[in-house]
Amino acid sequence: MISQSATDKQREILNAALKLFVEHGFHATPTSKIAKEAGVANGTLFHYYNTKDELIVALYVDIKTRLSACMNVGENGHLPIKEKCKAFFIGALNWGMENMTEFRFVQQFMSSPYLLMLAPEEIQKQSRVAMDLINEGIKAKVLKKMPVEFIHTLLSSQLFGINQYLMTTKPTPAAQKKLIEESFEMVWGMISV
Amino acid sequence: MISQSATDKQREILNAALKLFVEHGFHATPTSKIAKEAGVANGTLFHYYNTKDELIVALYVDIKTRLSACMNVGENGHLPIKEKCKAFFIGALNWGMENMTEFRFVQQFMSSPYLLMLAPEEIQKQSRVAMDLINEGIKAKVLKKMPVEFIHTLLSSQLFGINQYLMTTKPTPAAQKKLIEESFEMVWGMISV
DNA sequence: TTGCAGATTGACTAATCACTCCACAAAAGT
DNA sequence: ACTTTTGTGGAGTGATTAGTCAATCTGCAA
Repeated sequence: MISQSATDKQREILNAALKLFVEHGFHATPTSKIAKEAGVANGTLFHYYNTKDELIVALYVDIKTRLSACMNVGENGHLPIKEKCKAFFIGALNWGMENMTEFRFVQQFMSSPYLLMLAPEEIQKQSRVAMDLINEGIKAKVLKKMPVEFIHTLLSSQLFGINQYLMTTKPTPAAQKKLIEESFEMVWGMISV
Repeated sequence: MISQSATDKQREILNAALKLFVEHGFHATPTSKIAKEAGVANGTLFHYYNTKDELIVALYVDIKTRLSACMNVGENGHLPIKEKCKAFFIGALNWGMENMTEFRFVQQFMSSPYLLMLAPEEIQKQSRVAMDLINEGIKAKVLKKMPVEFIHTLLSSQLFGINQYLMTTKPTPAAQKKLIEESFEMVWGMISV
């Protein structure tokens, strides 16, 4: 029932929804098409998600959870702050490149009115780790003394931008790696003292 | 007939559409509600725009045109490149703050499948001025020698990010001005040699 | 075997929506 | 004055959609 132990069918529904939402937008994809793409009856969809909106929000939370899970693997509490930031930055970038559809969905969701359906605490939870890291950097006087929220926004938007660039230009893996490294150094130069 | 000499009613329709699209999203705002909000009959809307999609795209082009018109006022071809960039950057930022709804709409539009409905040349035209400026900067060895597209993406995403931050935190005008100035210096440090 | 709870189905419905159509009004032209 | 073009209105329409429901299926515990 809870998304943590998602059924096969539930996964199929989420996958189908993700694909179609990114392709056609939220409202332009009927629930019937989602069900068909998932190989599931119409009613089954509504057995798991009471409304279409609920499905959309659930999909967002699911993706964010998968991203977070992917980011926490490297337990690198001992590294210097810059390295921790770098791991975070590059990790997020790589995840975005390996999950382009998910990335596009998040972008679409975040600049849509659906964002308001998310509980504020849920939004906060997503960026908690990054915020802590930035706070640590500021306290250690490694990062510029500016509002944490501001630095976080700069970092996030930069991640979005670079990802978008990589998605549209599709460089070779080698060129991509180089560009990502360079990007981080540029961004780091911007936010560090 | 052409949007350059928009009728009163046409303007009302665009204004109403803008407001409702930002509030509820594209598909969640019926054309009937747009007409009502504009104080116009249902049929009148379809007299000016054959389809809802056409209206959406027209609205995007209209906003982009207004932004461009606002950016070209300062004929500052004689200034050093940094100052030209700064004027551009700060101009865009101020426009965004004075036209939050328009800004939100553009953001929503750009991360939606509607973007594909725009002719590629139309997209290119919008960023032409910025691209020329960046090219000039690279040739003069003032900016880092990197793909123009990449620098442009970095700048754009930064603009989006800062705007978003300002919109959510709503600082005092003085604090806002200071933050904008600082932001530019940070970004400039990132992209200049 | 029996019984039961949750899963699954797909036909069905009430509502909604994009868009049409035609009547009429206001300019614009002649 | 009169014809044409253009703008405006709003009821109407066919298609589509989110969500329902009663029936069937599945696995499992007693």
